[in-house]
Amino acid sequence: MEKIYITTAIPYLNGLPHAGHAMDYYLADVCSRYQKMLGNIVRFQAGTDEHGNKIYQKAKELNIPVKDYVDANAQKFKDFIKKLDVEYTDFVRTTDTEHEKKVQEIWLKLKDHIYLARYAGWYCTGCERYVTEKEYKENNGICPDHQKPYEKLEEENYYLRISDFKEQIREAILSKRMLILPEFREKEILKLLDESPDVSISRPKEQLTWGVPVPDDDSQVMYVWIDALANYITVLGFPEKDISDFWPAYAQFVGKDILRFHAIIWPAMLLALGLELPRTLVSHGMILSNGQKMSKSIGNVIDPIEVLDKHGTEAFRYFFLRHVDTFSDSDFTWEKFEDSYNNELANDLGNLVQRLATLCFKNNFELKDLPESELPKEYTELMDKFEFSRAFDFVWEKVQGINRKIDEDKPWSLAKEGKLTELNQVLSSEVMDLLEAAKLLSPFLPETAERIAQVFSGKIEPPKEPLFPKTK
RNA sequence: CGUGGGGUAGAGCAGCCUGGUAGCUCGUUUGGCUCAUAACCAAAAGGUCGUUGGUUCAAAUCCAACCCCCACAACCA
Repeated sequence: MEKIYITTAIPYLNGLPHAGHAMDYYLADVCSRYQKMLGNIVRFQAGTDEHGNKIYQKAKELNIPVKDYVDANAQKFKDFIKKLDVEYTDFVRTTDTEHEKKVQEIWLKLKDHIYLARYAGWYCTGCERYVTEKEYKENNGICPDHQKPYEKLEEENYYLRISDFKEQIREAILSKRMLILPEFREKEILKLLDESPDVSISRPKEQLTWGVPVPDDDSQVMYVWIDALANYITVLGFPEKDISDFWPAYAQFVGKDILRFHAIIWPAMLLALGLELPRTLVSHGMILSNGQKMSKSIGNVIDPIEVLDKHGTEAFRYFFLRHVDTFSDSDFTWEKFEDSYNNELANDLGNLVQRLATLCFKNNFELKDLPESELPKEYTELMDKFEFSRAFDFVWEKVQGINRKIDEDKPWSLAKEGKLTELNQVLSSEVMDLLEAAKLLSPFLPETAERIAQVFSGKIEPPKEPLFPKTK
């Protein structure tokens, strides 16, 4: 029995939950349920990133206290996760006083690798950010969004000396001690690592008010990195507690857009703290809508709540875990969603449960005892490599195989001909196959797996309500 | 010359590393079955594997050049 720690990226609270967040949670949830099935103890973190100017401004716009704003939004994420039927064990908010306190302690521990430097650059007061020299030139010195000339500004920032750890990080990636998935992202990260400058980790107070104060320097506030990334270990109790029972993380799930921070800045922090690097960083793709990135201006945003309310959690999990590729971008359209629901969930699986249960019921068949079976190697190999959508495909082949087998066995003919021994034999093997498939299905569709197990234990009766009623 | 990924039947993808008669799912057409949610099973049709050139007895697969699409490019999952 092993102790397994799984993390998800903490969403920035300036918006509401959307389809993309669901990916993180689902992948982690499948991983978690699978690990539990193997008999391991799982700790599963989720949380929210609640500091920074954008949140501060958003609250101001809405004319409510910032704390109230983040409280309300954090609750929305908690509700969302619940609705997804995702089983996290720990929830961390970066505005928790415990977290803030720990982050300051962590900052002090990092001190040997932090230095103060002056930064000068072109700044747009509209965007509230510095632009690169290149961007400055491209826009001829005028911000295209605000039609205002950039100003030359200078400020002091603290920096984390990434260069102290580049070699170690490179070695960890190449040796796969910190495995980056999908593997083709490795190249990208190694390149970025090479070029990565030291990272700025604070802002002057006047510029950033909503954040964790830098210890020993009243004039500076922590910028996102240390504060947000540290959540993965503060939630375990670091630095007061020895976290070596669950750390290093078995897997950290992130979107491909933030992989770079998790593969460069985060390992640098960990190394500076004397902690081990995570075993695996799993980066997933983005959800597209009609082939395009979801965006409010295009108006193609898929509201996950709408999907959940329309077809329920299991159908949502089914689509996102099987038809959204684990590693690359995938398209969501209502048409694809409905098709997969009707043709696969309802026809393949739902109907299978119905027909087999009816066959058992009509012939008074009951399964005596279910032998413990090992998980198929093909399945565990895919699951261990985090190839979840492919593992799901494998399970589905089993489901379809049972439909085929029923057609070949023709239990209804055996019943008519009175071949009862043979009939019991084929029903028994078919039911066992289905229960086996349900077991493999349980990390993906826990509720459905449970319902199948119930239908076929003890006296078998066809469910009064089909598992997945058709929508058309 | 920013970095990375991709271009294979109507759609979505596998195959490419380790060359040797082009495969899966969905859709379409036809047939079968009747236990089942008009569900299930079988068969068929459908592709000059982005372009051009090279290596080879043989290339989707290796090499070169080019074209096109997408993502990322320090804070919009």
